[in-house]
This record gives sequence, C-alpha cells and structure tokens, in this order.
Amino acid sequence: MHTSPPVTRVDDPLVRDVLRWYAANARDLPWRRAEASPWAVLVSEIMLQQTPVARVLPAYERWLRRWPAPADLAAEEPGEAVRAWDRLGYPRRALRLHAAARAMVAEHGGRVPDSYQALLALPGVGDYTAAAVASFAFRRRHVVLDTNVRRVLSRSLAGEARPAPAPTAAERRRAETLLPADGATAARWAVAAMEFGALVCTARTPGCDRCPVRRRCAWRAAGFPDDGGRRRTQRYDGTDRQARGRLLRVLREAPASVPGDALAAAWDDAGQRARALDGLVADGLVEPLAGDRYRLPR
DNA sequence: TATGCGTGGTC
DNA sequence: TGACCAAGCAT
Repeated sequence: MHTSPPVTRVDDPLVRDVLRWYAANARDLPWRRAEASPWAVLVSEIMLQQTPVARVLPAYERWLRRWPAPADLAAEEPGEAVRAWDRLGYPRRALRLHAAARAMVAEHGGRVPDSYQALLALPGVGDYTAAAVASFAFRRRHVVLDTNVRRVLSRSLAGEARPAPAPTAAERRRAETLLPADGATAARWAVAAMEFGALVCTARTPGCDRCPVRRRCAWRAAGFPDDGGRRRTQRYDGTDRQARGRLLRVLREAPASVPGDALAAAWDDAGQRARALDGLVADGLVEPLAGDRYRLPR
C-alpha cells in the first residue's frame, strides 16, 4: 500500500481511543483491504445497507468475481443483477446498483466517481453511501453518519441510549467537530467508529465492561438512561412485503419466464398476490409478458 | 417526516 | 417466542 502511516495529530480523546481500539480489533473484511477497488467499495456499501456482514460476504465475493468493473455489470440485463442478489433482501438495491453501473459507463467513463456530489447522483446512493465511498475509496474528508456512528456519538457524547430516528443538525455539527483534518485519518476514524459500534457499542447488549472510552462515556456517567423509545418494528408475516419476497424468489430461481400459476403456488391470497405483483412490476423488478407469464426484467 | 421495502439470526 | 436488529434509500 502506498499510503504513509498516520502522522496527523488527533486531538479529540474519543477519536484517539477509538482509533487505537480499531488498530487492535479491526476485522479483516475484503472491502477494507488496500486492493479493494472503488467499485468493490461501492458494491460492499450497497450490499451492507440493512444487511449483516456475515450474509454479505459470500454474495460480495461472487458479485465481484462475475462483474469486476462497472462496465461488466452494465452489459448485463438488470434481471441478472436481481438474480445474483439472491436473498440479501431489498432487491431494489440490485436494480439500482445495475442502473448505477450503467450511469457510470454513460457519464463517468466506466469509473466510480470520486466526489460526494457525483456519487449522490447515482441511483441507490444516498448521503451515507456517498460519504462512505468518497471517504473509504478516495480518502475524501466527509462526515460519515451511519447507524453505528450515530449510536456511538449519542451515547458517549449526548448521554442518550440511541439516536433520533433520523440524523439531526446537532448530530452533524457534533460529528463535524470530531472529524480529523486530513481525509485519510477522517476515513480511518469513520470506519473505526463504525466497527466500534458494530462490535462494542452495540444496540442490544453493549460491551461496556470492555469499552476503551467508558471513563468518558456520558451515557455511562448518567447511569445508562434508556427512554425505551424504540422504532416500531413492523410485522412481516402475512404482509405484502413477504408476498413480494415469495414471488420474486420464484422468478429468481426460474431460468426464464414463469406462468402465473407458478406465482399462485407461492402465495395463496389472490388479492394480495395481485397487489404484490403490481408493486414488483411498478418497481421494475418483474416484467409481465403476454399470456400470463412473468420474468425478471430484461 | 413517515412509510414501504427482504431476509434471517439472536436472545 | 416474538420482538428486535443488521454499514439506508426513495418517495
């Protein structure tokens, strides 16, 4: 690797301690290796949206072996991306990643753009992903606010068990204040804070007894207050969401098009099945053909 | 701003 | 056992 060892002085003690913790405890994940391309970083970030690392790993390896550059994916039918997405969940991500690959070919010479703004303009790339790719792949200095970072800062600095449902201006200011001056150190801080939130300062059972910043943690100092303000978790069984998943699974596992009967076998309730199918078609995940047949989009 | 969007593991 | 949780995005 051509980057120099960190020489930047990190003044904030939280940042310093989390960086030190990361140096000793980071997992060896493929998208963090020096040889990971910007495309690999982007693929990993999209796959990791709401999906655990353990489930992403095999899909990530297969994906990059098959499509090592944006142009390789762009040359495929969108349905192939949906099929290769397998059961990662939220298959619209696959469609958007495919659209992003085509946009990169059309507008960026087949490369992943290196600016936050250009990244943000890609389908399926929001604030978090744009900042993460700009930071991790290009060492640009950005606040990277994912759910882990937000939880770490809420606890250690604000003394609250969990952050607000959506990032607030105050949170951004807080994060900006901590951000190291140079891009490379800022990137390392971002990934370190995320890793720390994933492995120590976790949502359910935080490892406060082995936490390197516990002496300064505002949440601990306040006695671990918990207002219990959880997000309402949605039911899944019997929902349209589940129906969509079942239908799409039939389509993914079929080599070509399938008859409506095959979909009917996957979901009993005809009204709900029709609604789910309409939704899938509207999302571009399913293509209806003549004669009551369906396939993944071409 | 609230809601819809998959899937499977954990406690 | 059923909530809760997992590196969000789009509308």
